[in-house]
Amino acid sequence: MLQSMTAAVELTGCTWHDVKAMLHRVGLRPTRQRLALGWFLFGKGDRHVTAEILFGEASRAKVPVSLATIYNTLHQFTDVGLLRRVVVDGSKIYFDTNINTHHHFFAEGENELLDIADGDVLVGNMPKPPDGYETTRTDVIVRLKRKT
Amino acid sequence: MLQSMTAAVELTGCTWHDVKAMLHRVGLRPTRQRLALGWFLFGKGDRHVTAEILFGEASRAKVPVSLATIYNTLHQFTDVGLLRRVVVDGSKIYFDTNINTHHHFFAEGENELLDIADGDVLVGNMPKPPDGYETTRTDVIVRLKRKT
DNA sequence: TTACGTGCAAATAATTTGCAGTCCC
DNA sequence: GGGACTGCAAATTATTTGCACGTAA
Repeated sequence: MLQSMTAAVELTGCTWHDVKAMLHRVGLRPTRQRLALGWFLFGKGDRHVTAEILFGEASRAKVPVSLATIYNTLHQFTDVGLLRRVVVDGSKIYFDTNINTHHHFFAEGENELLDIADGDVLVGNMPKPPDGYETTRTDVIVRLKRKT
Repeated sequence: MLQSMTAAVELTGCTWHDVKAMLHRVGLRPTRQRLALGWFLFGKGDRHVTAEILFGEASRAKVPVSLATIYNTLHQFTDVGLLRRVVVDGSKIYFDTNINTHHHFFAEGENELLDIADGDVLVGNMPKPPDGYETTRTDVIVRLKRKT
């Protein structure tokens, strides 16, 4: 999976020690809560997580973390490039632990977000941005519904 | 403005009378507020509108409409296919009066949404949906930032 | 020590809802 | 008249913020 980019090495299926190293690398103090959340996020491969989901996992695991800290941590991780924000519906924000170029399936009813392997979607003939602007990223969301 | 001709006839650049006809066609009663909002929405070509924007326009035009009715109307119009929901950031929802297939530019800083003409983006090699699901729509959002 | 982190509770922001009163057919 | 529609205010939901206290370097 992510065994390529230097920055991504320790991020997938990493050990507890890797989380510590990861935090050090991005310049965030390895606090109890960041270590725990880092493990939940990066300890089991690619995931799509909302603040609520992560909060639930922490609670269930009896790791005391406040919801505010969940939000702080998700945003800090995003700012240093460990996570990627994904917007699909108007309400919740999803955070994707896969920071490589790829797009998403979204099952409307189930609020289920799914990676589309990079290369499975080709966006061709990219329109050039209006004058004075440059493209930062292109997001593709393929919306799904259950077959009848 | 436009005095068009086809299926979308009354939908783009329409006159007051056209809004009435449009409402009748989709089975919504032509109330004072729906006529007014319909005119704001469809009276001047393609637009991207939030509830807040539309509310502001109505207020400025001294058309008495409550915010709740703005939301109701936007959703009703969407449900009958007159509008299309566009999700770009986690917060506001945009409604697009252009219901044809097309994608969007989004200038992050400015909260400015812009149509990309259909055909200007080609999504090739569409991934087939997971078993039991079918694709309802594919959204492409090209995110922009001001050049330095 | 000391700046960075965290928790809590209160504050926002966008949107929804309940319901009494109003309007169209 | 009767159901569809509207307005208001209160309720929800997701997220943010202010600030006293805790903790890694």
